[in-house]
Amino acid sequence: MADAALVELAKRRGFFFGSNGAYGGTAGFYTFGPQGAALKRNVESAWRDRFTLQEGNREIESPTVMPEPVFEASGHLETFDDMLVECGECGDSHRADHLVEDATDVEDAEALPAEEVETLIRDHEIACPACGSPLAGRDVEDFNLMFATDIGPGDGQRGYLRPETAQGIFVEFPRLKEYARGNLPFGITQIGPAYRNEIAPRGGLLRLREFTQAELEQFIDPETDDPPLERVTDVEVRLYPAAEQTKPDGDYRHTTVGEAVADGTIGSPWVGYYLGVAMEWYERIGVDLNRFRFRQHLAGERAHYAADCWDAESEVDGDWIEIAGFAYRGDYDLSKHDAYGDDTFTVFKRYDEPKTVERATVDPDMSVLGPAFGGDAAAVADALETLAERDPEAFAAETVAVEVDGETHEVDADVAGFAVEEVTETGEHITPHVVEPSFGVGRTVQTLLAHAYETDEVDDEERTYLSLAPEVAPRDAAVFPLVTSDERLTALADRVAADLRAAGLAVSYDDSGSIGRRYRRQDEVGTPFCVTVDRDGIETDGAETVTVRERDSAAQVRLPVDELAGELTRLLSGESFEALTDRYETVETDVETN
RNA sequence: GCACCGUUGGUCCAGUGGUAGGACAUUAGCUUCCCAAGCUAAUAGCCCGGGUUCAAUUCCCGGACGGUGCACCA
Repeated sequence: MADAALVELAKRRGFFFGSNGAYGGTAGFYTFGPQGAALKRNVESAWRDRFTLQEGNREIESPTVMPEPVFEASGHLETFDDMLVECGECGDSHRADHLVEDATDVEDAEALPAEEVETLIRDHEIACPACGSPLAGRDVEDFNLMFATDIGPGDGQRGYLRPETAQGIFVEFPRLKEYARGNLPFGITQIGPAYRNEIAPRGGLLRLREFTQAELEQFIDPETDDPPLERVTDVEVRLYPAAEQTKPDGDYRHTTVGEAVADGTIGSPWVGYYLGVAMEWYERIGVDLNRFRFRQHLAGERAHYAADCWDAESEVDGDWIEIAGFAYRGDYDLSKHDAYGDDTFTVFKRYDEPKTVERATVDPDMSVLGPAFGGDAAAVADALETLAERDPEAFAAETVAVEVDGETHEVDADVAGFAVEEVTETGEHITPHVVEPSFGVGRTVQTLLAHAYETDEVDDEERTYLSLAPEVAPRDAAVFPLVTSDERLTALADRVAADLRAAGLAVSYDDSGSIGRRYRRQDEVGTPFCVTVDRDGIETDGAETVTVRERDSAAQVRLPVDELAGELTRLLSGESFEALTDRYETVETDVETN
């Protein structure tokens, strides 16, 4: 999956490596080294800037451990906790609990331990539904993709590590809506780790058991809230709709967000809006747009909560990998937590004008119904109430008839206490819908590295460099004294590095080895600018100067030390190096990059 | 989880039934005024457990980890 040369560089230079090597290693867990952690942090900062700050959203931080009932509500317990048995003959996997339930009178096989299910399979001679081979003796695998843990000592509460950061937002919705003062739409973001006990972690950072998500939960009123689509309407996107994927000669659609929403290719304007925002963001952090697309989920591929879903995918070593998902989750999550949890997961939506409605009500005289119907009295009262809402006219007669358990009961109309009341309603409680852009941070980092990895020749020597966007590069700049034999150079280089650090830049200092070697070290970790202190810079009549070298072109300009921090800051926030060469003296070098 | 292949300094590799060698990198010194230069020296390794053997890094078994394929992937 991951290019061998890149993996080697990542290990050697401190981007990422498999964790716990001293103890044999642990599959599915990676440690980010100094460079990788900085890169990842910068990606997270760029995401926070775009999806939290620029959108006016709010970020929270919730626990990674959550109690079991949360996941009963979210549906994760049911969809994660599958018992699978694999057929030894044809290799098909089947839900062991379903097989047992079908073949026996056991009703809730999922609740049984795997050993008992294995026993049941053997005792009832259950065969593979696909090929008919006996399944006796095959292991029943508990496919619980959530990490379980115990909260508290002894028989404390069972808990799970969250499989997505989203649940931490959903369960706190009753309070979060207060912070939004009850007004839709509003968005809550969270960046943090999520856990899935993957069966087979693979491909470096691509499928991990602990990974970092950056998620936005956008809460909207589906009837009235529209996204600010005009901001991204002209953003060009490469779409791979579901319909094209199923065609033998299916192709991409090159279009704009505005058009794709208008013609229905993208079903939800909100999803379309975030595809546009994401597109611009990916370009900003340095994803190669020729190796990027939005792919719509096929119907059978969608998560249990998703009504429509698009993935952002990047091409890494010839494979398309999912780096973000954009799901329209509807009211699935909030209505489930409303049903399972103690709090209310709705917001009160005020009408433009209060409505006065006539409502038919009943107030049955239970002292009459009780003796008359005995144990059925309460059910009769309920039936009367239902009837009043459905067919108020029925109460105009002398008696009304209601049906309870297939039996018809006659009730005197005046006993029912029927009345029509005028009620003023100022609004209603609605369950917001959720639009969820969900980003995999590690996969984004992997994509940036793969897309930034370049080789060329400098002075006929091959070099490897990472053409990372300055905003996300692990280091902002490196500072070198050209040689260490002159104390004036090392002293000034020390001072320059300290000044840049004081100005908030992440700076490496390196005085070891030849200047060329030091440039290459920085090239390999993607440092965009190298500052070199040379003798020409201090043996001047005027202000001290240093040279600044741009990574990809190896071009240099000479500029005054006093201007350095300001100019570098401008370069890091997006100004082109060419702008610098216009204003300052370029340094003639005979270095050529090819 | 299954199958096949692999695991030797930081990295990439060679090699051996008697505990190992190279390249690159790193560190120190010399040299060095702009792109992996040179010289000298140093640091540093046989994935883990069990078995066979006088002796295992080497052979056998198991495990862990990695790669590839299958399966899985809300």
